[in-house]
Amino acid sequence: MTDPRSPLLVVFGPTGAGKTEIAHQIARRRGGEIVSADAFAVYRGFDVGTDKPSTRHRAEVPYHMIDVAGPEEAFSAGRWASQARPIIEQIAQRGRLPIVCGGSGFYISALLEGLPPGEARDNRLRRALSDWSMRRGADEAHRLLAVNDPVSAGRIPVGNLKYTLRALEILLLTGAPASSRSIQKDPWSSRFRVLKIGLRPTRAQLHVRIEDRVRGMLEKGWGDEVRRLLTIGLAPESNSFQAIGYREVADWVLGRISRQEAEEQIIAATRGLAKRQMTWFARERDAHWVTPEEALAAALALLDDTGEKERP
RNA sequence: GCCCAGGUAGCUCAGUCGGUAGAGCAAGGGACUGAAAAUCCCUGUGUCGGCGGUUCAAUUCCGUCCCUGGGCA
Repeated sequence: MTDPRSPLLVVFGPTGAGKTEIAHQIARRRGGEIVSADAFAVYRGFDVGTDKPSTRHRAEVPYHMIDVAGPEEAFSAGRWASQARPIIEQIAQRGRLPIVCGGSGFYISALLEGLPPGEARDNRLRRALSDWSMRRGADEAHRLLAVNDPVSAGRIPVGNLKYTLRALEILLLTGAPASSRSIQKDPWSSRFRVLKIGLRPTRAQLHVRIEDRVRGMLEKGWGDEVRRLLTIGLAPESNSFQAIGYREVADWVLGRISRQEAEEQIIAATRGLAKRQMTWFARERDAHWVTPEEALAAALALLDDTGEKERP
């Protein structure tokens, strides 16, 4: 039996695992196009610090979902998924291989599994809730949630104001508690033969790669990039500016800390990110988990085998 | 050489009026349903610089030595 559905390759793993290079090699060998699943590569002007693919890479293989938003915009997982889906469909229609590659697990699950409908972020409401909680405090916000949606309140720690406010936002937006929501069956991704490759480097390997990566970024002009962003008046509270390292580089550029301190802080923050990413991806039970070294061969074998090997 | 201030968790430090110690950061583990590279939760045994002394008991007091920083020569 062969699976008539076209393949959709998904490559994920922690920062510094080498996802980009592997996806790029696969794309070159199998006529693929890459859809970046990266929450910060979407922002224009955030290049060095987000480790966007080089111009050489982009000339060799089409890349999507990069530079699709202004640096001052507030992006979201939902917006990313709804933009990425038609792109992936079109790649497949062209007879090419769509390769989703990135470290933003939440974005990938929004793409593959979907999100509850009708609950897009509401900036006005969000602002109002935020102002209200500023005056009344996080405890009071959590208490309000506990009264109206005790299940969600039980799941969200009092200290997590961001989650508390989102649950309240959903409540006000839909009239139903966040805890009663569910994701639709028959997700968008079921039209594809989804092949997941999970990269799992060793901790030691990861630490070395992260250090090299951060040092490399600083050498490639990260400081100038941040200076430029500050010059155009980008507010440091912008969503885009929450990307790891940008605040530290800004502190360095503005003379508040030394370059050495910035480097150390960024490395530590990046390690923390990698750890959280691995925790998130650990749920991917149906993924093919491989080391960075075996990833390319494993992915190619998977693409060749799946769905066609099972003849009598 | 002398004087002063320090030597406590990987780092920066707090503390014990003598009953073997705790914060932040780091590190490790976890959660995650439209801000996600975000946000949050959990985890702290370390010759309390070395050696002696006093004491039932010293990291805490005393002596001495070593190391670090500052000052005076």
